[in-house]
Amino acid sequence: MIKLEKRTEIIHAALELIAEQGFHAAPMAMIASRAGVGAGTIYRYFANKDVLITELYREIEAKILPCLLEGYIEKQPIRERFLHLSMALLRYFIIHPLYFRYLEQFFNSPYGVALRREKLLGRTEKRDAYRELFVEGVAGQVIKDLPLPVLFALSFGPLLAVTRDHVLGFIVLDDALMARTIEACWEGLKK
Amino acid sequence: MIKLEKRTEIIHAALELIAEQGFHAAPMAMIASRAGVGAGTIYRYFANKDVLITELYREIEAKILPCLLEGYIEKQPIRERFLHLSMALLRYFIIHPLYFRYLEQFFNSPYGVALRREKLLGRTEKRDAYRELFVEGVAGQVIKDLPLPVLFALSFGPLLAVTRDHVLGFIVLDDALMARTIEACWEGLKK
DNA sequence: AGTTTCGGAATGAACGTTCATTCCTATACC
DNA sequence: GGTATAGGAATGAACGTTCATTCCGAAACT
Repeated sequence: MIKLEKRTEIIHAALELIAEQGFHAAPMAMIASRAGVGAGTIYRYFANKDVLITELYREIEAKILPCLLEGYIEKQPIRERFLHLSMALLRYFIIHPLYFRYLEQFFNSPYGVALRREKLLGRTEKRDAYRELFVEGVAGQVIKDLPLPVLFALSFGPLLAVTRDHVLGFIVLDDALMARTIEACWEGLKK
Repeated sequence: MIKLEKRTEIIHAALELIAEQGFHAAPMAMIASRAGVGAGTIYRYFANKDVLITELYREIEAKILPCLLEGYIEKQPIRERFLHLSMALLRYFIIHPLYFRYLEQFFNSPYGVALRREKLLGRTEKRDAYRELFVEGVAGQVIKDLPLPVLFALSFGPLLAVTRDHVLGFIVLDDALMARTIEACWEGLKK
């Protein structure tokens, strides 16, 4: 339907503007014009700006999760599963830099602070995969016996930082460098 | 002088509001009222909001650097120097959570993006201490031969992440946990 | 010493701008 | 022709900034 066409255009325009320049550079009027749509039209598809922004977040999240778990083998050793998940995560963000930058903007904004709180307490597919990994690894004496948030920090901290550096053009993350970086993370994690 | 009194009040009000709630929650009128000052008075001390925010950033940065280098011994082995710097950094942020949160807001805002670019290319005292450490460590075969941004990511990524988790109340970073976290970072770094 | 004058500091109401949202008209579809 | 959809000008709230005015302590004068 044309309805979905427009909705997609609006979402995509918002994604581009926010990812490239941040929320301050994405007023509704500009989103509308980049989407080739009238300002009022946006409100036929989204109740307000908050809804648009949150919906966009959810769409991105929903696309990432399956990619991470593709080829993921529960039976493999902890180390291999960690390498797999992390490699998939980095590759995904490298292929979709707009998504990465949008997520960064989102989590570092008022929109995302509540969600971050949920993340650490509640659960998400992605975090869950990692969480299970960590819990199992700690129990099996494979991973350091540190609080879960610290294990997350040791993994996601470096991974997101190198992704940012790549997206901003400070380094070039090829498969080899990604693998070496992830391996270094693992060495921090392992017992 | 009374002049400095007011300036200090204004800076402190801005620090509190921005650190606690983000830039969106710190209009000039609110900064003024929290500082116990008229709205126009701010402009006697700062040309505009950008200047106020940047000045506040510089003041914080200037306070941190000396603390990191206190008791820092150039002659010590790389590992010990890394542990020292990192311990000092974490301790500082734990003691001054407002500074930490302000810096986070600052770097994740339009104000800070330009600066971050400078940081990675140019130089700062703090980053320089780490940078020298890394360069020396790579040359001496003590640290993995990875690009500098990756080494920074492996260090600051986890350190800032655990600090954030502590400040947000998800974990309690005591000296023992700090030391274990930093040790884990080092294991990722070392050859 | 008491009174007046003076000047910089402080003030907050007012202004212009920006933005999200609404509303009414024009258009497309059946 | 009647209904649903799109558009973009209109609206009002919020914000950073300005400026005419007030305030206050110190100098100057008697």
